[in-house]
Amino acid sequence: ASFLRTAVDISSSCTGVYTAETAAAILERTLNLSGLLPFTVHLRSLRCFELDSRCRQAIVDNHRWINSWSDRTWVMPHVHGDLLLQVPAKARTSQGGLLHKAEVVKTAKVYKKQWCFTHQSYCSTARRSDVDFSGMPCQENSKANVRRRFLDGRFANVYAVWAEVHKRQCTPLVILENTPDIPLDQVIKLFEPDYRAYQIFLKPGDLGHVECEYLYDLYAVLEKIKQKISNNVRTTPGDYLVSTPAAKHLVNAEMARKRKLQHDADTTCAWYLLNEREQLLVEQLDRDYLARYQRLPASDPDLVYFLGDRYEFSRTWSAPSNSLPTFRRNTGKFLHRQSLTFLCPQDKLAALGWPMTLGTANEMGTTPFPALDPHRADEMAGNSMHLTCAAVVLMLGLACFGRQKQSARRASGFTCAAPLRCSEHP
DNA sequence: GGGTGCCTAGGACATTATAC
DNA sequence: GTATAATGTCCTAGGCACCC
Repeated sequence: ASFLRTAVDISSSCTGVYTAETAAAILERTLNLSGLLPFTVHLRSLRCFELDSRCRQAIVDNHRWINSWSDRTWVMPHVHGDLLLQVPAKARTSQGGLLHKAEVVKTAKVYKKQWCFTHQSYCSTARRSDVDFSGMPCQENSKANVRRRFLDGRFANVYAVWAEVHKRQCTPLVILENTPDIPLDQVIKLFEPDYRAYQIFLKPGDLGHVECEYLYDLYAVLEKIKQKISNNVRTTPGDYLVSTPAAKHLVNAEMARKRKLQHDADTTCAWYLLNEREQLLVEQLDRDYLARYQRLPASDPDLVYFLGDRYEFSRTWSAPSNSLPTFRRNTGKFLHRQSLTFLCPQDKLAALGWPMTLGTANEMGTTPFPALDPHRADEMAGNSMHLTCAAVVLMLGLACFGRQKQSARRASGFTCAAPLRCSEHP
């Protein structure tokens, strides 16, 4: 039987502000309401490791939001802090490359308890989950990081501990979300010899797991899903501009405060908030757009400019690809050219697949995601995975793999599959 | 085959704001 | 007055698609 029929407990490290668990809740509700399955899907969040205290607060808030629309009450998982605290200080601070660190962790003690922020006590971390869905740090794997060192970089210890914990617990299915350039051979080395790895690119994507059977062709199922979705849905940047005038005013007011300008409550237009460099950049991009496409920039409802780069250095805009540029970690703003309004964090969350409007929420069986506070919404947008991709990947993993039968396990020992990652911004 | 443009889940560093 | 945090500006470099 596939994990979709049997799996219940989900864990995560570097939670992406609870994206995987949110995806699980939406997936469970959607599948059960569809009436397509002869059984009831029942998923449960067991534990998360989240280093960032602000993200831990977001986990609590998102969990409450899930319970506001779910048919049943989801129990708050154990929320622990730093995953590295699973091993002694000597093991988590070892020097050298990834494989050396993995060797050190391999011989280290793994603690069975860690401080839990949910229960305000030391709770067990020894109980095995059925599925782990983690968004491990990707900065060292990204093309945009010139000095990237991949898995030998500054997060090597985190990867080593993460893999070792799952190997010891024999977590059946381990899903890893990351950038397309992650060196999969090194991930496989971390999990060998017990796991098998499958990598998928879902615009965001790969996947994996343990002690289980491969039931259906992962890639064939994925292809069918992609075809089905792309035949029915095709969005443009304008579709993600979902923020309300109130949300735009909050963003403008915050910008005015930072730049010591008077906030104009009569308009959501952000032109007066731009500094000299940004206004010049808009004019330069306008001229470029007019020359290329022979039409006025303001006539294009899908045109978005990124204001953080100098024109002479790089044009980061939606014009060539008709898709939103990759969101950046610096403070540069995105400007919707037609309305001259800033892209709000709510718009970014919509682009990341979160249900921000009544329409999308109804389709997903939820209520609109509450994210009025620009700071909180920005925090979410900066840390979350693509929600729809996460749900599809989770469904693939749960449907295509299943627990091995007892008799077969005795005969062959151990089979496993491993990770997936997904991502690249849409 | 060579040139050009697009793209990247990012980072360094100087300046300015805020806390103590 | 000093330490620290936040903000703003500028930039890496290589793969890939496209065009000539």
